[in-house]
Amino acid sequence: MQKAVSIKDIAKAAGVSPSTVSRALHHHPRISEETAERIRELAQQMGYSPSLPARSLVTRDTATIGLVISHVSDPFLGRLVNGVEESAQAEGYSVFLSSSYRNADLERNIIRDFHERRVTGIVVTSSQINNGYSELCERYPLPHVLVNFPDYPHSVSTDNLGGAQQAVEHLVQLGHRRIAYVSNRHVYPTDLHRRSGYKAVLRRHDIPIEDALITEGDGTLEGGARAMQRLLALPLPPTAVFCYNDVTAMGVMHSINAVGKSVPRDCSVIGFDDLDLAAYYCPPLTTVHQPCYRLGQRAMRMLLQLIEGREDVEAEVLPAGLVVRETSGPPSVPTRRRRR
Amino acid sequence: MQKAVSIKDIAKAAGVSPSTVSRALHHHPRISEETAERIRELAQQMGYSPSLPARSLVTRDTATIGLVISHVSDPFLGRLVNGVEESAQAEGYSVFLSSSYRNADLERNIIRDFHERRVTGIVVTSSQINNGYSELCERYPLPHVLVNFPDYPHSVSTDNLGGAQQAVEHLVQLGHRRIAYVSNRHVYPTDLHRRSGYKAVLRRHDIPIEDALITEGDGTLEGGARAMQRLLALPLPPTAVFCYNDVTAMGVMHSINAVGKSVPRDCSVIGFDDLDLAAYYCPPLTTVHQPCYRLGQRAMRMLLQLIEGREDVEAEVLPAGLVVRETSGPPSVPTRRRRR
DNA sequence: TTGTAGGCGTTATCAT
DNA sequence: ATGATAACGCCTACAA
Repeated sequence: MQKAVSIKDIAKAAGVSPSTVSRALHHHPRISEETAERIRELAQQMGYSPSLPARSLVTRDTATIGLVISHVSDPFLGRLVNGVEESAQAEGYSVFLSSSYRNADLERNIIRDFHERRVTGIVVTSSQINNGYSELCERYPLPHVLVNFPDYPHSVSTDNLGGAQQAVEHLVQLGHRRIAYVSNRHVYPTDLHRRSGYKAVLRRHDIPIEDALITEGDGTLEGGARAMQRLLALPLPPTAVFCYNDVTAMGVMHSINAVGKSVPRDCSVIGFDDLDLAAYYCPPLTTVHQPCYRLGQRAMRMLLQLIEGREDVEAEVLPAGLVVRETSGPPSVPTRRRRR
Repeated sequence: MQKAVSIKDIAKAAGVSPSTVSRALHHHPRISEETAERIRELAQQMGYSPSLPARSLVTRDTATIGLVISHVSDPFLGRLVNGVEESAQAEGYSVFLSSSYRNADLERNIIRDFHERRVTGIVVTSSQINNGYSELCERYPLPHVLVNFPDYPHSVSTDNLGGAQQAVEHLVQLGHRRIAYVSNRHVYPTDLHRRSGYKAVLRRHDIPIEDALITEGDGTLEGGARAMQRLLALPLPPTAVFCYNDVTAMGVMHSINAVGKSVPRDCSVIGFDDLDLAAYYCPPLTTVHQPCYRLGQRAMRMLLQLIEGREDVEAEVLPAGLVVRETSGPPSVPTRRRRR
């Protein structure tokens, strides 16, 4: 780092003391307007840029919040980050973004790094640390909020259980009885809740839960595609598939198309997230809408409360809603098989 | 920020001086191994976490690089960020990510903020500041590298011109003569080069360039969809469309499907980027592959050279390559029209 | 091997 | 209204 001009340099050039310069720059009330103006002008033309590290040392506040995400290219996170950033900036905070790549060790490193950088608070999405969190944050005592981790006291989540139930209920109402669930092998509470919702609806309708119809994905296109290949290889494939997320659903549809079958005629598909792309997909994807932007906004709001020292914050759950588009329809009557 | 334990606290507890503690923590050679070990253990159990802001003040280095991106949900950027992050971490740098939302003022603010945080260097993608950059970086003298900004001396770019030419040449070879280009109204060099490549190929084949066939998108699904609606409303619609990027292409295909036409039978579509999704789309998208990860990796490598003070760095251009999938085919013979 | 002293750039307190 | 001084947490000569 080259040596930048400091307050001292300006003080010397202006023939005043460093504290006067500091006051002038901060529009301190008790300073003559003329010298203040003169100093500010001087600072401007000397190319002064304050050192936040130095300032934070004495103010004991970096005005920074750390945000942990799994991967920048996870499309679900885009708007969420947006929500966090805008709420943060509105309160004068900058946000430090870091990717955990769904790796618990990396995530721990990030938390440590955030703490060493003395961020004011942190928001964590897609945490892999799970329950070990309370412990970690004993070591690094920082205000923090988890996203989509409803069991954690300081968290903001989507109603994953309810959303999943709406989706599967919709399929049952259409007449489906062989409904598969493509999960996410990364153990997230989101997956657990969506899976529970799926099972609950089947039980409610006395539809037996078959292990073979619950198959593992990983939230990616490829994971979805492979899961569907396994389902298609079953003696009796499902007539509908509920997927962990939209990306998985797109992978699933790819495999259905690949064997010459068609959605929703041969198999219905429902996703979760309601990405921008969902409405533009072919066919447009039936999915469960998740309020991403508000999720980020609320997480940031909760974090600000924690930073202010409030103790009365409670886990928040935002509603999810099914959006019916064109990948869900009644099961086709297997005419040929019946004749046999 | 609560008061964390400092080196002084440890020194007091261990009955030594602060400098001894500092040396023990840094595995300084000239210190007895036994006291060093004792101090480290003490630091551990007292929950010591070094203050990077304080350290950076004296070392004059934050070991941080700033990365400006347009928007976290821009799928093109995922792997690029990945490349930057991994290369940075390998050299002991953390990366500070911030979104400019394609807004020049926001971008300027980010640069200012990065400078005030005393980052060691910055990488900028999708810059909206364009030529004003040299000027801005006179005010904030920081090592910096631009991505996809080939005219800038410190930059790493994809061969946008060559990639576009391959795409359009492919369409011409298939027999197309009415080829449209859906651009990006945000004025990026990427758009200018892809547009130039498009025009160059048409000229080379003596195909007249029609203004009506060059229409504005904005790199989003909706922008692509609307552009295609305009093209479809033309007296003589194109038989093929080359798009600024894959996302635009998906929007374009949506509009084609919406009027009951089909890709590539009624209209060929080619994108740019080769997102993961491209291979899974229906039909799988013909597109120009961009080496995103390496783009990020090389940008970071160049930045490190600049940080080391090397002056001999030159703009780098990485090759792009057409990937033919299933959205490009020969133009359909308009049989009905011929009969009239 | 260890301690002392000074300083990084800033702000805050106490004088003046 | 302004200046001097100390302090934030850390590092690094230099001295012991």
